[in-house]
Amino acid sequence: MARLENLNLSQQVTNELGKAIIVGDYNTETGLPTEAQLCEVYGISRTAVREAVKMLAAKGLISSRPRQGIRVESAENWNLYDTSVLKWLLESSPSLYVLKEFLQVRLAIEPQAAALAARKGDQAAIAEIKMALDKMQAAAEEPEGVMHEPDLAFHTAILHASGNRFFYQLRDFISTALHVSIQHTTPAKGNKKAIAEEHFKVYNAIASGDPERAKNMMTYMIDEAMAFIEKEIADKEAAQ
Amino acid sequence: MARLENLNLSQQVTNELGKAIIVGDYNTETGLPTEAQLCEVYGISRTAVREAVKMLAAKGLISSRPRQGIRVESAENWNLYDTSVLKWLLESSPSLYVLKEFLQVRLAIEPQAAALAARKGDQAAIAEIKMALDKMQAAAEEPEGVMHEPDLAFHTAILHASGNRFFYQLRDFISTALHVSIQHTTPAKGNKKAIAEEHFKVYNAIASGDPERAKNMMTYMIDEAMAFIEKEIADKEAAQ
DNA sequence: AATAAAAATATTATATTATAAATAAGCTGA
DNA sequence: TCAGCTTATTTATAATATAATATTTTTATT
Repeated sequence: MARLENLNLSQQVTNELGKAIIVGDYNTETGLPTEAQLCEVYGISRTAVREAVKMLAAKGLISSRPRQGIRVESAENWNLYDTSVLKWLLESSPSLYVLKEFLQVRLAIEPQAAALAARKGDQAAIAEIKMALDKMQAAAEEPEGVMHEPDLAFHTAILHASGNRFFYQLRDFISTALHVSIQHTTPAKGNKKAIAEEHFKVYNAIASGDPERAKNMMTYMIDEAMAFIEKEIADKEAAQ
Repeated sequence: MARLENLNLSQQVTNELGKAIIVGDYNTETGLPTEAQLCEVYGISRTAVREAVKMLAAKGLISSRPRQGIRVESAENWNLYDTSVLKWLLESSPSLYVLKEFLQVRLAIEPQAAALAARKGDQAAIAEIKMALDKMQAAAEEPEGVMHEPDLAFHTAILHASGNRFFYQLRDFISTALHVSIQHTTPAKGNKKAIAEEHFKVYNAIASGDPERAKNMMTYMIDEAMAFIEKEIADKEAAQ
């Protein structure tokens, strides 16, 4: 077992089992070993095993009943918006297709969030967006500047400015999507300024209280990433 | 403690504590009683308490560390897309405003899902939509027909037909939103046919592979519900 | 022989108790 | 005043026992 620091036993086991389930080592047919067997495998007490089982159950991955053992739930019931589950999924599966699904969600959420932010006009929240934007622009000026982090902050700030808790709740989800996205879309050096410029346009629309334009600009931005991914998928499929 | 049937001890305690946290009985400042105290309060063993604590931690409501006790996490970190958390939230807070936030999410997700469903054109999935629609139309004909259930099935089927796991994952979330929504928008008897007709138009756009129209029709439908809610909110605020 | 009732069995659920680890808070000595 | 030590508190882990549940096997009855 990979001994991750800062995680207690049950969290480590939760990680191990969670990944194993998502990879498919355990599935709906096979189920999981009994608690007693898991104790032996990991060399730990039943207490720790049970706590891991409870955590995984709370994430929708498994369910357990007396005499029946531990059942793996159908993948349809997995709580994909749980960041752990999401992380396991990304680590296990070829990410191009997952990434496309991600972008579809972003395409749904973020333009609406931008529009709401523009309509709401919360100055403090908009200032947050501006701060992230400034950092992006600063990074774009320097040849070795890294835009990744302020980019995440920019999008998160917009979710926050939407004033909708459910949108803001998706920040980790979006961050993960962006993070993975960036691994696939290493932008050409000259592009950095163009990207910062696009982000500025979104900000500008929000700051000037223009919901429609904010929405359209955000849609445009994410659509570009989508086009990129679809091209990659097409290339990959052509290569086979 | 409300003895809910079909729930084991730790699940019952999870429910109790989850609700109490969301209502605000325990908050970030106060934290929770120690495990030992919770044992006394509920008259149960520490095992059951710990399992409940683990479940709530997995839902982002609390975190616990040795010597520190059990801390309530900031509301920003609560996993609102967890159906239990959502249920507790709805039970605790005046739902009109939450409902508006719900509808904003639906307005983001469902039109996109409808567009994807139209573009993908998975016949089996589209047949599912049709089935739900038929049941809605049948219910609309009868004076005492209930459209609630097929209505939920209709929207869920579209999420499924989108072919995007992340959209489909939101089915419980959307169902809850719809369920609460219906309590506020008891439609006039004559409206039932009109509602079924609108759903038919969405279906028709999807079945004929017209993403733009599917998106627009779905947006229109949800926007109507939004207008209704906003009017209710305005009335309520005017009455004060 | 077929079926229903009862018993045995395996597995999770809950409880109890003990020990370890972590950390906040207080204490001590320079 | 402060670094380092001590102590107390609380969760973390472990070990063990009993209860509840549901499957499987056996037995008894017709």
